[in-house]
Amino acid sequence: MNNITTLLDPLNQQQRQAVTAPLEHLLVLAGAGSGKTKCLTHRIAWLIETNQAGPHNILAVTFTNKAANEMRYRIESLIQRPTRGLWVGTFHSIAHRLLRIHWEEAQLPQTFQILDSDDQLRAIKRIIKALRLDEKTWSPKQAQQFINARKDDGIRPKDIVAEPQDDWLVQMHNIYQTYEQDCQRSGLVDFAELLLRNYELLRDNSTIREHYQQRFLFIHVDEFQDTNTIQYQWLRFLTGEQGKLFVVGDDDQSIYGWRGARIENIQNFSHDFLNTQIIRMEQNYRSTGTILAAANALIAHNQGRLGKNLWTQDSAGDPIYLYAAYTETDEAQFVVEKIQAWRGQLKDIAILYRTTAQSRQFEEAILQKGIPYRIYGGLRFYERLEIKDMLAYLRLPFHRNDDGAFERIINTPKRGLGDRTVETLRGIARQQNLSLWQAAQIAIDTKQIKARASHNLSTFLNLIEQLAQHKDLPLHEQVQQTQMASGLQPHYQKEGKVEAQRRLENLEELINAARQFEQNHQGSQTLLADFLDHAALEAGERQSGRFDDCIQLMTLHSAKGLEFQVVFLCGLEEGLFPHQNSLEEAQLEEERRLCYVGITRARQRLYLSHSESRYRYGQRDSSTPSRFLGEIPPEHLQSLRPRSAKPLTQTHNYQIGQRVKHRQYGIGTIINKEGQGKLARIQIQFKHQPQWLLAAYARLEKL
DNA sequence: GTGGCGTGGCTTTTT
DNA sequence: GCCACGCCAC
Repeated sequence: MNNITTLLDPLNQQQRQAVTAPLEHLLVLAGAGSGKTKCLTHRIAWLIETNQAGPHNILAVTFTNKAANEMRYRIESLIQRPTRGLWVGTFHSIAHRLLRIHWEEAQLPQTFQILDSDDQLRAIKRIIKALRLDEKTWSPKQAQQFINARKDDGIRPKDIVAEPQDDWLVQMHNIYQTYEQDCQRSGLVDFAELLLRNYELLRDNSTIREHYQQRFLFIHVDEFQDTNTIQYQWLRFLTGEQGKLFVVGDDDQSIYGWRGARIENIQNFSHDFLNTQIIRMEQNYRSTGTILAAANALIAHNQGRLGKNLWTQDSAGDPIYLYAAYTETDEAQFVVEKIQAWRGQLKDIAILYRTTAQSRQFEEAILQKGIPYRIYGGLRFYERLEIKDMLAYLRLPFHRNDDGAFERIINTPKRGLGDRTVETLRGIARQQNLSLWQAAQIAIDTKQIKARASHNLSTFLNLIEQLAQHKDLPLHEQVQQTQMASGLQPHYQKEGKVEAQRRLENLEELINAARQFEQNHQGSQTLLADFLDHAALEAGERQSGRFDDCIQLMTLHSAKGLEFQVVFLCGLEEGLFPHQNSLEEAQLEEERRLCYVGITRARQRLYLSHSESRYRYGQRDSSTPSRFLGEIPPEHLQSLRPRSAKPLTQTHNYQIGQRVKHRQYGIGTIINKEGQGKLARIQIQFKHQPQWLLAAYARLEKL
């Protein structure tokens, strides 16, 4: 009993209500910083501690490995024992786990391999080539998006009806179909396929479905607003008639619509799952009153919300500072100055921006001052070139028909097997519907390639045969041996450049990762296969920070779920944020949610900035402040004047119909005026097209 | 097989 | 303006 008190004591009234809610479906609308993870983990611990559920009756699903790991750790701390039988994982890892168990019913080979996005793109490229389509017209990236979007919606090639005159759809369909056949033939499963296959498995197999429905009586979902169609349907099957869903999410933080997330899933939840109780957690433990007021006011501009208003017991705090920069360099300069004036830890500061490209100006400015920083983004450990090559060397000996792995390493390091040879092999493979491995053997036997290449090819095939003999070594030794024998390590050693040195370090790190994995998975009969799955499903850390205490630079998307004492939200300009490509109503609302996410990352102090002009695609363009700035009540904002030059003219000096001269655009007429004061904008019809300009800084000459 | 040049595209990202 | 990629020439 004592334990239950400890479980419930740290909770506020809404949190406690959610944690101890009756065993029915529950939708927790958890605002930013309201204790979402706490709510989930305490609910699960509460179910166990009150003996209402055994751990093996509980399933908890997240989107990221990070969230899954944290949840497991926190549950274990709460119940003070390992969570045996309790499944906690990402949608993908749980789907993968089920497919490994039920591979046969899912019509997969037992040894199916996971294809990451990069592998998938390469596979699609191969197919487009094989279909003799022009890569410019039929871009592999577009095809990849097409395929994944269909899969996210549960659409198979056979479900697509393409009218013959719809050339685009006909070809996309064609590529999708070929891709699906190829994957099936070689036993490859991409990320979207993991979910779709799983959904179909439950849909088509009542024995399996009922088994898991009876087992997982309590299903918990984190970040529910990010679920896509197939994840939602999968949850419906898994829940069945008896299961109870406990979902936590925030429709106002749905920012992944562009990759298939359906905000409707949270909006319609109580229609699809009857007797759903809805609990709102609106008390915020993160930000000042002012920051919350700004966030609330901004998000109120969205339609069709489930509705929520964040509040705090804390004080209003500082105003939100607004800086109107002249240029992106000026903007970065401003941020750096404020950082230098900060007396706390650097890791409490985040610079957030809409697009990755914006990071450079900040990086340069920070670098100049020698302030330690860390940029999120970039390649993850298992995505690195040399690591992927190595993984291919580990895979091919045991999956000879894996064309992706074959193509990746046939000439890495260089061994005289260039495009000509590979093209010949592809031709043979295509003609006889074989894998490249099989084609290679035929090519040698039938002397379809020249003597030298043939000799090199035999050497390569022998190498792979030889690598297969390492299978009984401990995993890390197997990795080590393969690195040497493949020639990859000696290759980088010979090169001796700084770049090569880094790659060598990464290869070394892979051996460590293998050793670690061995220790964590003792007794597994399929260690190498498990390791390869792990590499695909958990891409590992991004570029590791060399410093513990450093400024955090990241896109708004990567900032979700994090919090900082000080946040700089930069580039608040029309066309950049909201982004040019997101000006349609539905997308605009997602941009606004993104802005809401950004604002609510700040605990204590928030700086907003925009620039009067900005380099875009090699041109300096003038830009107007983001409409989102106008949606924040001015009383919460405090403008900081730019340090150099003063505004040349006051807004109220301009009249509609007035003729003006701009140093860049020439002579024009004012046709529109919007807003007041510093953020006011005027629209001017110049010779070619109308331009919106920030009135205060437009540097216009009256005529 | 490699390096150099030209062209296109250019929002966000996890698994 | 910058980068990535494809093609072509050596």
